[in-house]
Amino acid sequence: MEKFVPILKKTKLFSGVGEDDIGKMLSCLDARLVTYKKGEYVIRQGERIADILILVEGSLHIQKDDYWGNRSILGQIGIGEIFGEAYAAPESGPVLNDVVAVEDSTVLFFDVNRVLSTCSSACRFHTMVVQNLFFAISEKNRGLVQKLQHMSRRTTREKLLSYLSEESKRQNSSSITIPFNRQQLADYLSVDRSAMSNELCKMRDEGLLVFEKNRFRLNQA
Amino acid sequence: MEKFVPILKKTKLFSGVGEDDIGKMLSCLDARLVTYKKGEYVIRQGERIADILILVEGSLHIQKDDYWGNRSILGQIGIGEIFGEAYAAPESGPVLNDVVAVEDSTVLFFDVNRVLSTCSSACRFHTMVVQNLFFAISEKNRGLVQKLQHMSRRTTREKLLSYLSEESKRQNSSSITIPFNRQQLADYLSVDRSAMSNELCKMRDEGLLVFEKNRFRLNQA
DNA sequence: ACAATTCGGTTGTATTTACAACAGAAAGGC
DNA sequence: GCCTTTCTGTTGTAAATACAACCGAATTGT
Repeated sequence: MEKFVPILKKTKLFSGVGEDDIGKMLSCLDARLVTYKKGEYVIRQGERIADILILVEGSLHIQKDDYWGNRSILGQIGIGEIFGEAYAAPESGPVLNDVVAVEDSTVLFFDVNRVLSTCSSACRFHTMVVQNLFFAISEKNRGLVQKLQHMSRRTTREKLLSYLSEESKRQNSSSITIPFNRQQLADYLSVDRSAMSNELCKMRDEGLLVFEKNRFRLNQA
Repeated sequence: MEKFVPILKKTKLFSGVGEDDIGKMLSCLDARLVTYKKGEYVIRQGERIADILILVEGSLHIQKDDYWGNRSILGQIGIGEIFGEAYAAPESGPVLNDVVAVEDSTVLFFDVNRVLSTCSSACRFHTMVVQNLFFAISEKNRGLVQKLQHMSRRTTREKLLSYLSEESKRQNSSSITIPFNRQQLADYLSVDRSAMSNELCKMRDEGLLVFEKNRFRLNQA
């Protein structure tokens, strides 16, 4: 387990904690290492978990099969990412997604109660880990709210305006650079790429904005 | 401030903590009471906050004005609800929404650092409050992910199937009762009510499901 | 320099949606 | 019982979207 300490040091959960202290905390947090072969399930929809998980090796997919058997990929989990934390609460109910290894993977399980209950003074940084956990889930939360705002708009144009004007506010400038290419932006907003491209050009022709690659400038109406 | 202790006792943050202990914790958590007249801003877009807020009197709206001045109401905050917690992290950046009092309101501010840093032994239930906070934001998170899954579907039919099949799994039955009427369901899924109603009837005619009011039964294909 | 790949824009069509307007059923108040 | 309001379903039309197919430009790898 100790060989993963350098990876853990880079995670959001252990941000600010030294490698020596991480090593000491592993037993305190009841850390368990589990390996999965490609294709195996880390979490199955319907399960109940009381752990916070960190991927330390490999790659995972969050996916969902609906009542009629259609599968959709909701996201990917990379090395160092925290997951499962939203279902660690006792009243959370069962997990609603499957988490599957897309290559041979290794996952570290932490008992959520051990994490949340500050223990003996041996863990100097326990309080910091609790804060880190809170901040990490807060960050997820903010991202979800943002995306929800854009996606709740009805038309492609409105979704674009919602996203671009928010980015403009966030970057505090009418000239912004976005972290997506066209396909990624379309996926992010859940619209068709070509339709979105079409709409962007219409908006440019109407003078709402100008763009070049992933740089945009918004114009006042 | 003490007159709000009975209200606080019912909140998710202080769940499981007695009134006497809540009273003692208020100073420990650096609680501050602020009143707002109808129309005043509790939080302005662009501000940075380092507090967790609880509404103890009145009613608030979360709203957003985009770059071109269009306003949209994102949600309502009722008495006892926690808010602001997602922006309490130091690296969270500025708040992206306005929070406005829609009637005369009273808000309790808690310093997030006091909440997250377990204090002296005087606060027996401090650990419990930290857990409650974590569970509360987890719950918000789960709701957001669920909604996002439904909204990311392209057609009204797919959104309905996504929502209904998830409810079916959650209620562990093919016969489910939903907490929405038609208009609320349409708002939840961000679609047009009449179009959704139309689509529901088509699905019924095709034998996918049957419904009466807010009760639905899904059929295997 | 060249080939292969990715990326972004354009177009046409079938599908789907939003919107408005309307009507019957159900629920609630008096 | 009667009126009013809310809820739900229906229809038609204009608008927007998804999808597929295509093309040229830019990028990448060799």
